[in-house]
Order: sequence, then C-alpha cells, then structure tokens
Amino acid sequence: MPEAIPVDGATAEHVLEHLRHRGARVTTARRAIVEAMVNAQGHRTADEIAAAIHDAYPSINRSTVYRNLEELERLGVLVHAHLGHGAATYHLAANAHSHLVCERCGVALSVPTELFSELSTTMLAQYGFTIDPLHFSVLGICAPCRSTDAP
Amino acid sequence: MPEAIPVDGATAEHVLEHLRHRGARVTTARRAIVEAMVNAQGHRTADEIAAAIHDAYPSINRSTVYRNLEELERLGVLVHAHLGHGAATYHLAANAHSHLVCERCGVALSVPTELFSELSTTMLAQYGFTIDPLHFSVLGICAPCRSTDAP
DNA sequence: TTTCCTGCAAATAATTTGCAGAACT
DNA sequence: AGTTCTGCAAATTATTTGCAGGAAA
Repeated sequence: MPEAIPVDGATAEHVLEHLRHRGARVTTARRAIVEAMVNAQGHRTADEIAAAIHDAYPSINRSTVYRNLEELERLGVLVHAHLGHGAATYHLAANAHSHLVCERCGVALSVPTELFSELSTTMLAQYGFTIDPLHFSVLGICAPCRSTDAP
Repeated sequence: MPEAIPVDGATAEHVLEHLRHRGARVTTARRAIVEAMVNAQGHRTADEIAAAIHDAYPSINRSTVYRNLEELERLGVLVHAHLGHGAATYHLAANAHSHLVCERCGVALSVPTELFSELSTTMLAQYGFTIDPLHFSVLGICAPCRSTDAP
C-alpha cells in the first residue's frame, strides 16, 4: 500500500518529507517546484512554474522542471490536466479539482470533481470506461462570454 | 440564418456545393480534404488527412491542410476535438460524436453526445457554463486496460 | 561511492505565419 | 481582373531526450 498522499494544507516541507519516505531525493529543483506549487493559489503550467522559480533559482532549467513535474506526479504529489489548446496545468493532488475552460476567452474555472459522478456512472455502465475527471477539461462558453454573444 | 449544415450521408460533392453557396472557392486541396473526410469512417488528425491525400495529390502541402481544416470548420462542415495528448481529431459535422480516450492505450471511443445532456444541465445551472461535448474528450481507462490492471 | 539528478543543447511534435506566385470566379 | 489560395520555408509552442558532469544518500 502506498504512502498516504499529503492532504490539504500540506506545507512544502511535508511534501518533501513524503518524497524522502518514498526514496526520492530532495534536491534544490524539487524544493523550488514544490514551494511554487504550494504557493500557487490554483494551477500553473510548466512554464509558469519555471518562471516563478527563476527569481530565486535562476539556474534551474526548464527541462528539469518538466522532468520533476513528471516525477512528482508519479509520486502522487501533483496531478495535471489538459485544457484543450495549449499547455497542461498542474496542481497539488491534495488540491484536486476539475476544469471548465472557455473556448472564447480561455478562462479556466475550477470546479469540484463530484460534479462528474453521474457521468462517471453512466460511462462505466454503458462502456466499461472509468473516467478521470482530473485529467481532462470541459470546454464550452463561460457566462460572461455567452452574455456578450450576438443575439 | 446560415445555410443548413450537410446532413448524414452527404457526398463530397454535396459538401463542395455547400462551400460554393457560402462564397468559398472550391479548390483541389479542398476537394481532396473533403473526400478524405467523407471516406474516413470516423475521425482523423490533420496529419492523417495530409497522408491520406498525398497519394492522389502529392503536391498538397501540410500547411494548406491545416488552413483548410480551419476554414471548413468555420463553414460548419467539420468539427474538431482535442484528445488530451497529441493531435486534434477532425470529423464531418454531420457525423458529430464525442470521445472517450484511454490514458493507457490511447484508444478513442466514439460515443453519442446525448450522454452529456445531464452534465450540460448541471454546468449551466451551477456555473452558467454552456458545455461543448464535441470539442473535448473524456479521459480515463477503457475496459480492456482496466481488466489487465494490477489487482 | 554509487546512484540519481541536472544543465545544456539539440530533437520532436503539432501548428502557425510571411510572402510571392498560382488558381478560382 | 481581382480576390482568394497555395507551396515553401521559417518561426512558434510545448515538451522530450542524450550526454557528461554534479550532487544527494
């Protein structure tokens, strides 16, 4: 049975301790990335993370960020979602949520994953398919954009 | 009010006629792309379309394919969906369907859009968000992959 | 010290764009 | 003729990979 995933409110140090217990090394890059994610109020793309840590750690390379995001996801600390066009977005697994993305203005709304429980049941019953609402985004038109539509 | 969108069973010529009526030109590239889409049993990526028409029309450039897919979509003939990772997939608007994509094996299942009517109602009521089930894919694990899971 | 991690540079994959000439209508 | 398309080459965006040196445990 795997180590418990850090819960809401976990500090960067808690997450790093989790890594240590899993046998992964705690490096400057990982510390920087985890801090950036803990500080991020919501989700961030790989590039945004690289930019955010560039002030404090200018030498950390973008490829290191990508490699560590992948590793941190495999260790259960992070999850990522595809927003349709453009870059994937990452957030703490403890802070899991689904996304609604506006096709017109690009805004990404965070919504609780429970909203998909019914769809989940239907897809499983009819197709034997287990949906993963954290991994994809629902595209459509947000309320403000809809209201400025042509009549 | 826009011209009616070609219905199921439309031939390539019907679609091309539709283009003419909308004031768009009928060129070799567009004919080739529309034929490829009508012949496609399901959906195809831009690259697959470019490859498919390369035999009959070797000179048609990939960038022309991209430009025309965009134009044909704007004219209501085609729609595209994002499958998570990788390239977008196109199909005839008359043949509209949603997608379930397996995170493990990559298979894309085509499913009727009506499966999302309930989610649609919920998202609209709770967030004023109008979902577009043709434009995104539901990621998860398909039945065969699930059954070969570790216990 | 041994294995894992990192920077750097280059490679990929999926599109997009500028431009001058070619093709529809 | 006049506007729209197209090929070609180069630029973009997002991400991945090879390799040799550097750092955790």
